[in-house]
Amino acid sequence: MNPNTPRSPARTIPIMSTREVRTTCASCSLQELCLPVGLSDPEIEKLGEIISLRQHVRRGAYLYRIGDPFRNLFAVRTGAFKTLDVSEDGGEKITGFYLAGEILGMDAISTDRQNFGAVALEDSEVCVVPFTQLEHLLREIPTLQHHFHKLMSRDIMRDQGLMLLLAGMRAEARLAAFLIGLSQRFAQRGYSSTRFRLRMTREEIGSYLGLTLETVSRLFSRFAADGLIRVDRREVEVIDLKALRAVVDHRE
Amino acid sequence: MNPNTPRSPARTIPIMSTREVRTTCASCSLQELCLPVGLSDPEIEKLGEIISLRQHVRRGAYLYRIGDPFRNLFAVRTGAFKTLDVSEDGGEKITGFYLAGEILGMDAISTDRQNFGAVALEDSEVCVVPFTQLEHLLREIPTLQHHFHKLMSRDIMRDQGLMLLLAGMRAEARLAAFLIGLSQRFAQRGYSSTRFRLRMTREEIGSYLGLTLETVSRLFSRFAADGLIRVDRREVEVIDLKALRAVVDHRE
DNA sequence: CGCACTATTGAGTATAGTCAACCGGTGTGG
DNA sequence: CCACACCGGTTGACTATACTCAATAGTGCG
Repeated sequence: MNPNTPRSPARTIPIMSTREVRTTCASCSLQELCLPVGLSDPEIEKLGEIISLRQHVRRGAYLYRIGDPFRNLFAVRTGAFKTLDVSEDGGEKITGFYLAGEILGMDAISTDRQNFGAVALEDSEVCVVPFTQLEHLLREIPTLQHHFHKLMSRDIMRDQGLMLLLAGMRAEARLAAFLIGLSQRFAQRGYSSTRFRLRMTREEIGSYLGLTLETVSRLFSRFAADGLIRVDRREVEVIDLKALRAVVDHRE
Repeated sequence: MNPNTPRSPARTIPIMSTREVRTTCASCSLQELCLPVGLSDPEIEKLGEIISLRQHVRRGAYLYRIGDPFRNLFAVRTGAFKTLDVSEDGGEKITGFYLAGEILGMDAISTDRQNFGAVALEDSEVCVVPFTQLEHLLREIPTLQHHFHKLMSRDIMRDQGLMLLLAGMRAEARLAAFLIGLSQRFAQRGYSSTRFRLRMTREEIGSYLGLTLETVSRLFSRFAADGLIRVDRREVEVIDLKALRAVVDHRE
């Protein structure tokens, strides 16, 4: 059987809060991670003008669904999202996890429609970035233009990294790489790189990594038994980062 | 052992022809696939002005290597390329195949250096696209800007498709999907979608798909025995496209 | 308080990997 | 010009990794 068809359909809540809040990039704590990187104050002001909407998305609710027309990118402000592909038979496969400061929806530019669904993993908030207006602004602000290209390029890099992981690594190396990656992303956001709470289930991790939830669970147990990490449900503590890296490299 | 560490180092020729030929997008037969899509004649003219260089790359030669500074994108004019990741132990893993009209180097925008190497699979020719000048032009020509964003976005989509394939499909479905994809790409370029010559070895296909060369070889034989394709070394004829699609869908 | 969800663990198995032998075509050097 | 070596490919026998099925337990939401 396919390792990644979840056995139960996702219980996703089809309601999205439409509460809209004026926001501004100028006062956002994620400036350094998000679109405004490297901009001057007046430029950030301009950017803030087109990003005038925030949306709350409750845990389990869709931010967008496959097939929705593409009009906006979404910058995660708080919380976390998963993106997923739904096949005819209803099977879901996770294609990515997104944390605060990361941009959702880049893939939809090429198709004018959403190719994947995006679901909040916890109560979350996103900034709505109208794409046509953004393109207009990119033409006015070269710094922003270049940074945006870097962001898209980084998405490509990230996917290629995952491809290498999926095509070339064994189960334990995949999970180790996943944990290291998460740890780094939390660190960038000012959280501990050694203690964090997973936002996703074993099944979602498995779907993302091309493994079954049982394999993921067993590997967590083995890593813990070997003293690499401590795990209590979704709480993870990295004990021996070096050994974790060695697991990744072992048969890279 | 890792399924994707080639047993022999690539025999790649480190010499790249520096022959430079004036070219112009206006007269290029790949217009409809490449950067000029949707541009007016004067706009194509402007684009042609910044893409003034062609480079020949002989079979087995590097177009660029990991770590090279990023200055240009490369549009494949004729021939085909593979991109590869080289790990410390010298193992190579294929991250992509590129045919005429496709753009190489998008991933390097984010890092200012090449993250992968690019090697010609046959005697090839590329158009050199100076990226800074391209960004300048994108600010002048909104159509080009939007199309460029679509091209980057398509790269993201393509990678995500491969991720889904690697994470969720079994060996036979991976190879079937690979063949269907190649067939479509050849068709877009005006070649037969049912008869074509593979530009890559079984080992390269395996590396790309996360399989061993033996598994790839066995699958070719099985597909042939089942009447889905005919294979003679690198010559492939698709006999039963529908059945091939069924293999992909079977346990998608 | 109970049901549903998430996670853990065990037993058996299938898929794809490893190791190895062999074949044919191509190109090189004696 | 032929012989040989090498590369790419095929096929077989055996094996290991990760999947499937299943039983159980702990949480937490309603």
